[in-house]
Amino acid sequence: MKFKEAKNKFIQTWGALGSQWGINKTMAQIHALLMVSHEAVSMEDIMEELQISRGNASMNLRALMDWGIVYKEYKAGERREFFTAEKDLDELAVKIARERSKREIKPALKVLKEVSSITADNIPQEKHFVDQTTKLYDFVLKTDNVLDKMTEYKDNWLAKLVVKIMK
Amino acid sequence: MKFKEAKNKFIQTWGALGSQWGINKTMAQIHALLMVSHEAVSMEDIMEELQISRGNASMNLRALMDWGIVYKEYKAGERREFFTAEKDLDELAVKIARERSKREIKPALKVLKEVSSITADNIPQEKHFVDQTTKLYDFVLKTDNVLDKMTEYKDNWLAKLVVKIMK
DNA sequence: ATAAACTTTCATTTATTATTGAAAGTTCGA
DNA sequence: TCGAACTTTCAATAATAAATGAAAGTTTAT
Repeated sequence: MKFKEAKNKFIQTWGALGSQWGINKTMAQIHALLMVSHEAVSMEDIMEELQISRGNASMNLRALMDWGIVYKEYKAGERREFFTAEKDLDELAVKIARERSKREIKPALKVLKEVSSITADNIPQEKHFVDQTTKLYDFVLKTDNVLDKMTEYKDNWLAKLVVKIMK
Repeated sequence: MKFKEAKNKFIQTWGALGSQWGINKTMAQIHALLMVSHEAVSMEDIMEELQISRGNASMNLRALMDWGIVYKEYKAGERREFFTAEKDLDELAVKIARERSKREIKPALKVLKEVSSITADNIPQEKHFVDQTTKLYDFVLKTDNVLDKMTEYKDNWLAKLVVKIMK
């Protein structure tokens, strides 16, 4: 397999993986492209390489920057903007985890808390509902916190210990 | 908030969360409904409660059973089939993690291995590509393994220790 | 062996989500 | 302050994914 082919395959695969996890294909592809690019890439080149429109490129680059995993870069004497991806994978994982937690888990937790707080009449159905949603709330909260801690402590002894135990 | 309202809100929220994570809305909703149902539910009742067609119900129940998180149940003297969800949340998490790893992570790893194995000519671009995809392969592999271990050991002392340290 | 009761399948339709592209907006240099 | 170079926005369109429903399939009781 030659470089160009490999690069393309990587971009396609990353894009597909993204859509299976609820991240739009183009967004994941742009990220993939930037990840393996040796230097910052212009919007023009991204459009060209991925065969996408200007608007699409612009919107998804914006989204990636909102996620904090792609940065703008300015080159001296160049009017255009260039883009690079976060290449430190630990950092990338942390940022993705934080964003998804903020956007999706936290709101879901809020609802879970609400619905688990109804006063159940003395009916098995209602008791079971409250019981189950309470357990789910606790579970999701706990999981979310573990992720928080893992990302927070990623560089210190505790994480290292855990990784050591786990591997 | 009254029981019926809370139940509905929970089902809608769980469904929305599902679609944000690449699981189709109805599938997540059926699962939600079964999770909080005191006893096994017939297909007819699922259709009624979620306002979906027979075909939709059938296909998504099948998918949930393929994932191993919903079971068929037979009631004595009843022709119809009833369905229940896995209600142990640890078990649920394990099964979801296993399935997604098998269906999505493992194939992606295969591609990552492939593309990171090209022989890079002595060009910075190609060297960077190989370097970055190799790192990504290692990272994804390691993460996938940690998940494996976490699910494998979920009930024993090690996991308990980790949970203790983390919380 | 038949038919009623129920489930599954899948071609078609519908709903959702992503993409385009042209117009509006911005920034910078002269 | 103007206009060229570039970026963003968003209504319209296209692509994708999910849902429908009727026909085919299956199971069970008689």
